[in-house]
Amino acid sequence: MNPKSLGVKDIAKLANVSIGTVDRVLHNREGVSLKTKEKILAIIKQYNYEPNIIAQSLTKKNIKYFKAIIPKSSKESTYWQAPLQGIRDAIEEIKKYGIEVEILLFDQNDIASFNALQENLNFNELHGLLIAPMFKQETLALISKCEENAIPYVLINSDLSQASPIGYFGPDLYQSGLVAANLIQYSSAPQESILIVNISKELYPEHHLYIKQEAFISYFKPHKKRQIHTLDIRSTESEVINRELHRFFEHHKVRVIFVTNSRVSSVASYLKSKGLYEDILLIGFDYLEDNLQYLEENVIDFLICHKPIQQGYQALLSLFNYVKFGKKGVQKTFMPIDIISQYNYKYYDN
Amino acid sequence: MNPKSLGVKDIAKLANVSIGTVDRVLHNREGVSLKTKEKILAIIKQYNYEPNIIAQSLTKKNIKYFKAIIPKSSKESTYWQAPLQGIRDAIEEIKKYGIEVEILLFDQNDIASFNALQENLNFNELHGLLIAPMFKQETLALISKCEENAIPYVLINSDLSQASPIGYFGPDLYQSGLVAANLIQYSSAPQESILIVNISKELYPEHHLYIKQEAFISYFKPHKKRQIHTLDIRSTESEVINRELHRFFEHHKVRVIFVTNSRVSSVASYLKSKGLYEDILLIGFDYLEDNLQYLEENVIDFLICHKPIQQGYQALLSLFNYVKFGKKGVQKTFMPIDIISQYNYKYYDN
DNA sequence: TATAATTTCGTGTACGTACACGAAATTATA
DNA sequence: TATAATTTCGTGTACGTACACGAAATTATA
Repeated sequence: MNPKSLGVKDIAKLANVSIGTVDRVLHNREGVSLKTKEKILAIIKQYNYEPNIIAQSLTKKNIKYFKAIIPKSSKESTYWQAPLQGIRDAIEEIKKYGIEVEILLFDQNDIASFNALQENLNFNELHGLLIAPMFKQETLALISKCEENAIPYVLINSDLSQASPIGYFGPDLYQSGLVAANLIQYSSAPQESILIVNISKELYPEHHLYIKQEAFISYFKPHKKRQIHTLDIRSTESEVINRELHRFFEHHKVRVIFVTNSRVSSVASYLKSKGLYEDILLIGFDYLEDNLQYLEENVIDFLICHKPIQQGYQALLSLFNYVKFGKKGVQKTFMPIDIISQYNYKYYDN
Repeated sequence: MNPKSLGVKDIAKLANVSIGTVDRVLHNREGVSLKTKEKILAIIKQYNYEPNIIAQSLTKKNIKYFKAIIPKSSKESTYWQAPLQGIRDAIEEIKKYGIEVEILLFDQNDIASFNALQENLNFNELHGLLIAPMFKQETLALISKCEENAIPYVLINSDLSQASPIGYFGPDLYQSGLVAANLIQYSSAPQESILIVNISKELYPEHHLYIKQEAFISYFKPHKKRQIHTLDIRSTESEVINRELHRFFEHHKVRVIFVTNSRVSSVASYLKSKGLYEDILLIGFDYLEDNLQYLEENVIDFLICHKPIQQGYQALLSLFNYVKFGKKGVQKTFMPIDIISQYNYKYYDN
C-alpha cells in the first residue's frame, strides 16, 4: 500500500465502526443504517480512499474466463504472430488477477474453421471475448450470440460498423491510405504514374483493403497529372502473383507501386527478380521478416505499420479492466500509423 | 494467484515440512539442513514454483526512495513535460509496491540550479536515481557520488559515454540524423541544397545536436551534388533567431532546412512570416504543440520523435525492477525513431 | 412488558508470503 | 548419562481486503 494512504481499518476507526461495516458500504451491500452509511461515505470521500488492488486480487478468487479468437499465422503470412504475442503478454500480466484466457486459432482462408471454433463456446462459463473479424457475416452471427448472453467482446485489426464492442483496437484504415499517398507524393515526381496492388484470396466488395485504396485514390483526386492503375490478385501464391504482375508490366510502365497489405514482399520478390527495383518506389504494410529483408535491400522503400502486438495487448487488457473493475475505456482506439524506412526499422517497437 | 500454480503451502506439504522452512530455502537463509534444503529445491524446480508478487508486495513494507532529476519545461520548450508525464505514470504504477519517488526539476539554462538540487540529496535514504544529463561535468560529478554510495541510476534523453548506468533510455542520436537525411533524400531533388540549423544557448563541441548533424552530413557524403550549409544560433529568443535566419537568406538560397532539435517551430515561424514555406522542405524534432500547429499548416513537413513519455516511464520502471527484484535489463534501450507527418500525427502515441 | 422478527453490526478466517519467536531435535561437552 | 550448546524447524502474526457467520441492537407483535 502507498504508505500515505489509508485502508478500511483506518476508516473503520475514524467512523467508530468495524471494518465489516465499512466493507458493506464500499460494496454497496445492504445491512447498514443510512446514518452510518453516510458517515462512512463522507470519510471515504474526505480522505479519497482507494482500495488496494493488490490485496483485493489476493482475496477474491473468482476466476474469469476469456477466449481470444484470431487467425493462425501461416507460411503465407506471419502477420498474426504479432497480435498473438501481444495477447500472450497481456495474459502473463493478468493471470495474477485470476483471469484464464484460451486462445482459439482459425484459418483465415477457411470459413468452416472459424465456424467450428464457435461450436465449443460455452457461453455459461465465458466472461469475455476477443475477436478478429475476418468473415463478416459469420462474425456478426457470433457477436449477436454474445449480445444475447450479455458477454462483452473486443475487436482487433479491422472494425465492423454493425458491432457494439467494448472497444476496437486497430488501424484507421482510411487514414492509413492517406499516409501512404502523402508519402508517395513527397517521394516521387508529380507526373509519375502509380499502381495499386490488392492481394488476397478473399476480395469481396467491402474488404478492408479497398478502404485503403479508396483513401489513396481520393488523396490524388486534385492532382490531375497522376495516373493510377489498380490490380486485384485473388491468390497469395507467388506463381499467380508473378504472372499477374508480368501481364501488367507488358502493357504499362509505372514508377510507384502501392501494395495495400503485407503481401508487399511478393511484389518485391518479383521486382527484384526482374531487376526493376532500382527505379521503382515500393510501399506496403507490416513489420514482417520478409518485408524487412526487402527493406534492407532497398527493394521496398517504406512500410506502414500499426503496432499489431499492441493491438492484441491493449484489447485484452481493456477487456480485463471492463470485466474486473467495470472500467469502460474508449470505444475506438486507433493504433499509430508508423512509417518505417531502412534507417529506423531496427528500433521500431512493433 | 494463477489457479494452476502452487504456493509455499503446497510445497511444504509435498516436502513434509512447514512453510517456514520452505520460506528459508526460498530466501536462501540459514537454518535448514542440507538434506531438506535439497529436497525442497527439487520440488521448487520440478513444479516450477514462482512466488506470487501480489502477496509479496502486500507483506513487505520496506519502502524504497527514488529521485528523478530532469529539466523543468518552460515557455521556450515544453519538451520536458513528456518525460515528466512518463515518470508520473510509472510512479502511479509502482507506488503500490512501496516505492516513493521525488521529482526534482532544474533549469536547463542554469547550471547553478542543477547543482543546488544535489545539495539536498541524502544518499543514506536513497535507493535509486533517474537523471537527464544536461551538463556534462556536473552530471559526471553526481554520478561518481552515486557510485561511491552504490546507488543505482538510470539516464534518459542523452547518453554519457563515461557513465555506467543501470540503463539508458533515449534516442540513438546518430541514427536519428540518418533518418532525417534519408527522408530528405527521398523528398527533394538531388541537386537542392540544404541548411542545417542548430539552436541552443549551450552549444559546446560535444553537444548532442552535433551528433545528429555529423550523421546527417555523413549520409550525404556520397552525393556530391548536395550543398550543405550550417547555421549555429546560440539563443532561443525569436528575435535573435529571426535576425540570424534573415542574414543567412540574404546571401543563400536553399530548398531544404533541417533543424536539429525541437526549436523547428521558431524556424517555421520565420518562414511563415516571410511567405517562404510553400517551396521549402522543413524537418525537425519532437511532438510539441507549436510544432504540430506548423505541421498542420504545412510549414513543417516532417517531425522526428523519440517517444519522450516512454523514456521517462521505461527508465523509472527499469530502476524499480532492478532495485526491487534485482532484474538487470538491457544496458541501452534506444527509443524508436518515429516519422510524423500531417497525416499520421493525430494517432501518434508520444 | 415479554417475546419474536428484523435490522444492524462485529468477529473470525481466508488469500500467499515474510519473518520473529520460540520449540524440538540433534550434537557437543562435562 | 545428564546437561548445555547448537542446529533445525514449526507456529503465529502481519500485510489489506472480502465475506460468512452469528451476536447485539432495534423494531414489531402478542
